[in-house]
Amino acid sequence: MAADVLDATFAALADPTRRAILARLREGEATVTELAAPFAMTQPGISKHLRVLERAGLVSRGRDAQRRPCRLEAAPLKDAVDWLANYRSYWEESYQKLDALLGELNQNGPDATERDIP
Amino acid sequence: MAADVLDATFAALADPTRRAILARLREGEATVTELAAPFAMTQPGISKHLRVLERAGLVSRGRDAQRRPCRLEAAPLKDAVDWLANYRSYWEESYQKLDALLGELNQNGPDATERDIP
DNA sequence: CGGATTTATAACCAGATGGTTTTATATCGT
DNA sequence: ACGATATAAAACCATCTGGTTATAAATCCG
Repeated sequence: MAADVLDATFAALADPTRRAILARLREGEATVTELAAPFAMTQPGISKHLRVLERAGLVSRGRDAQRRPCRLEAAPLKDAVDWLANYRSYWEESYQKLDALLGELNQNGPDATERDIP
Repeated sequence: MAADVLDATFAALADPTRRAILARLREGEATVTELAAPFAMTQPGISKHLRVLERAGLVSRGRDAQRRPCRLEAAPLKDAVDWLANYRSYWEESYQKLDALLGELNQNGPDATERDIP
């Protein structure tokens, strides 16, 4: 898991416009103007975001006359998930604690909270 | 899944120093100086990274005399994983294609590659 | 050929980021 | 009270980022 791959992937995902573009591309290829349509942003703005996504390997582009259709390339996202998987037990731990707490409260029967906390 | 939560989380993860800090914190609480030790960086540099992690909710801090021990808060990582989960099928698709390709090659028996590709 | 469409490129700008050095603040130990 | 330790805060700097406008390049259509 090369560090700069994760750098580029996470950095690319840190922008809501770029995440929305990726979400759109799940439904299939799209041209730059199609991708730009939903946003209150100029075309060069979108092109810049696409360049970031492309450099991160999250988007590849074809050729169709003047158009450069964009396609989702999800592979780098797997690396991100793999990195995050190392932390799963840590956020699950919180749920375990919460479960334990709720269990303890429930042990006193329904509405135990009202009786116990004063 | 508030957008700016994902913004802050992914942005925090986009820096290798910060990812290394989080990795270190999996082994338990650590003070700022302990966290700074492995890095060729000044203490204020590390403190800045910690402030980013704290603002993203990935680190919380206690009090122990002059020390402000840092603790991993993994909850926001779950949101990141949940977002990424929407793409799992897309990167798995690549594996399916690869599997299909390998299967097809294998169908011709071992070493089919050599015979088929000329 | 000539105009329209699609995209990229360049130049520019404000603000964020990642780092530094220097200094202040809080707390300990003696 | 004093020096040492741990951390934060401030000021500064270079570079990156996210956006713009204006322009160029490529390709279609008639």
